[in-house]
Amino acid sequence: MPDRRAANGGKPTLRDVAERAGVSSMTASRVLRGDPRTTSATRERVRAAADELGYMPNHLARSLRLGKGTGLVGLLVTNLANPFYSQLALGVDSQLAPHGLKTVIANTKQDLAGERDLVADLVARRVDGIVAVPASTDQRHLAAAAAGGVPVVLASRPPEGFEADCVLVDDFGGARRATQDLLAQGHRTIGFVGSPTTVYTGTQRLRGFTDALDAAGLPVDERYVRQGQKTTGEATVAARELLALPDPPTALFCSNNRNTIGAYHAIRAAGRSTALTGFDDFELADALGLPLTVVAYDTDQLGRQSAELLISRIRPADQPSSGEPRPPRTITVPTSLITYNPGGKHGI
Amino acid sequence: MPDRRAANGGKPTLRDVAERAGVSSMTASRVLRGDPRTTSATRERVRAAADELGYMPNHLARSLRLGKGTGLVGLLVTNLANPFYSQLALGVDSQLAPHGLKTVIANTKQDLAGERDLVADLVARRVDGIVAVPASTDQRHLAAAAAGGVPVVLASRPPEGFEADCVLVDDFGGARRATQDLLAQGHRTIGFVGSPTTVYTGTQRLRGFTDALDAAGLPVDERYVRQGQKTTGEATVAARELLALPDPPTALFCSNNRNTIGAYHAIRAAGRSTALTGFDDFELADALGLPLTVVAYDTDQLGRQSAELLISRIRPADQPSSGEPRPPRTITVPTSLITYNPGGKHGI
DNA sequence: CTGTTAGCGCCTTCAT
DNA sequence: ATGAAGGCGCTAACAG
Repeated sequence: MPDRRAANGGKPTLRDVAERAGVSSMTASRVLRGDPRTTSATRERVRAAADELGYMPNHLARSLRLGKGTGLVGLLVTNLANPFYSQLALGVDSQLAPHGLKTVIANTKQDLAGERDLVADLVARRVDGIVAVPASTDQRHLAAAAAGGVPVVLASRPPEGFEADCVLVDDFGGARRATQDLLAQGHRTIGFVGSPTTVYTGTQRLRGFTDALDAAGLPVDERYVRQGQKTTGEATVAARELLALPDPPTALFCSNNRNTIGAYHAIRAAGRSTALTGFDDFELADALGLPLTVVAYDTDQLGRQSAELLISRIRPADQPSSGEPRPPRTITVPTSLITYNPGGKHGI
Repeated sequence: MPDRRAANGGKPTLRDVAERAGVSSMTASRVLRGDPRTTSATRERVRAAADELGYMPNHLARSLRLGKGTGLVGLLVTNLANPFYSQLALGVDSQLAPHGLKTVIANTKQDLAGERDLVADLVARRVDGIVAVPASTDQRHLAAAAAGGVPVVLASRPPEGFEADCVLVDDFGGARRATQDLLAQGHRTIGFVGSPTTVYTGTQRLRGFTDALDAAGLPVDERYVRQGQKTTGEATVAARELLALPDPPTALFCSNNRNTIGAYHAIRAAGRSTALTGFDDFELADALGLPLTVVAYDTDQLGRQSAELLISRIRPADQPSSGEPRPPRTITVPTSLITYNPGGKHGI
């Protein structure tokens, strides 16, 4: 017959501490939680007993009892190794930490089926909320979670088919401005190197790109638009093909950091002086040895604001049960254009 | 008088499902868990009820009851935005995921006091284990966790003051080889740009560096050794000062990716042709427009192996209660030297 | 100031 | 095949 300690990993419980101190588990609980309604004498004894046993409170049992949530927040991303996502993760976690919330990683690896399971798992674990960068516009699993009462905040893309808070980047405006910049430099044949058409940011950035061309009275030639690249390797191939066209583009606009870095390699390998512009700033963008313009924004801030929106849903400290649920909010993060020249860096 | 549903976030419980299906909660539990001892008729009803209510099992209550652990693993790192750590995180999480384990982020931001609290919090949350890259050699908090029965695996540094599995990088060998390489190229005055002396990898890499110099009969001049840089900015300053010495080094060896990137900027700014070598490979290392040699290793693998060691402690599937606890294991990940030239990449 | 009772959601054990 | 009882660790609510 296995005793209690065997099952739970051999960790001492509150009752063990209480027995050792010669008090009830209730008193031990109060002491350890800092409840003032205790004598300094018993306080001593309980503390001593806890120390001797190496007692560590069981956060699980506590939250089960209190029904107040687990203090866990799920972070759904496609690829943590992409600096965009790791920056985002850091921003989210930094903002959550002071509130006693911890981040649980849910890395989908671009697998949509896996994303469904991960969300279900997060809900089963009773996370207090989810910050998500869903892989596609099929967000039924997130909608289900939200409908089940789990606050969801989307980062860098809007909710599809349900309502939720979100923090967006000014994809359209940033891309349009960057394209206008290329046009102002005299480029008339510009290639677009972008992510899959299922990715919201990619399509918005393409819209900004084509809008700028339209406004300048230039046609959007489909041959110069390559979408679907998820890795730098794929992007290099796509850019190489653009550069090999009969009338090659004199400039490339890339929809994210993967595509920009991939295109960089293609330009380098081709020995061209094709102008390069891309969405997303990244480390060493200033060191590539050729002029590079990026549409920059604060990824850390994107994460922090997402977390902030989530927290205000998790802990509605202001108006408790103020009747109506607050309507979903959308925050848009601004972008700026930064040009890196081999000679130095210039913000615009 | 608030009903039960109010406290727990309004989520339906097993009992709600059972009532709706007109069975006991026990039967509902069995059905939902796939226990074969049920009629297909009741199975139908219970499943239907669960669907209609949007029931999601409470993983917390389950693990509390079963005492089998939470399926959570803590990942203790200093800075998730550093590509080394995000790569590691991805490797760890990838290996854990198929075992139904999830990764909880514990990002210390280099704060040692905070690290203590984070570890205590992880233990309180009853994580099944911890993969840690502790900030310093003061690891008493980890020792306490390990003593409390939480499996701990250290990644890229060894345990100090207690026993634990760990996965190390061949810091000494890699640094020595890289330094030998510089010596073979004729460099006689080599600067060292490194992390704080409290960081294990930094000191080992310095040892490899000095060992190579010793073996070549060259003195180690303290003036050429700069330690303590944690960010690229600090590294740039340190490298700049080395380059400004009366008899400046003709080559720099950097102890990690932060220092290498920082030193790169200093060399560029100074317009020198100082040779650059650093520990850690990184994205765009091949694109810097000057020759760069890096001591490379597989960070993803480092993470995977750490997770693998942890899993074998968490689920000792082989010999159950085989008496003696297995002795701690140490795995060392090999390194290789890669030279990037503006003209191309060459592994050695 | 301290102890008793009860139960969070789930599941093991023992009936039926 | 199903149900009742009891408890994992903890803490609100109510005694005393």
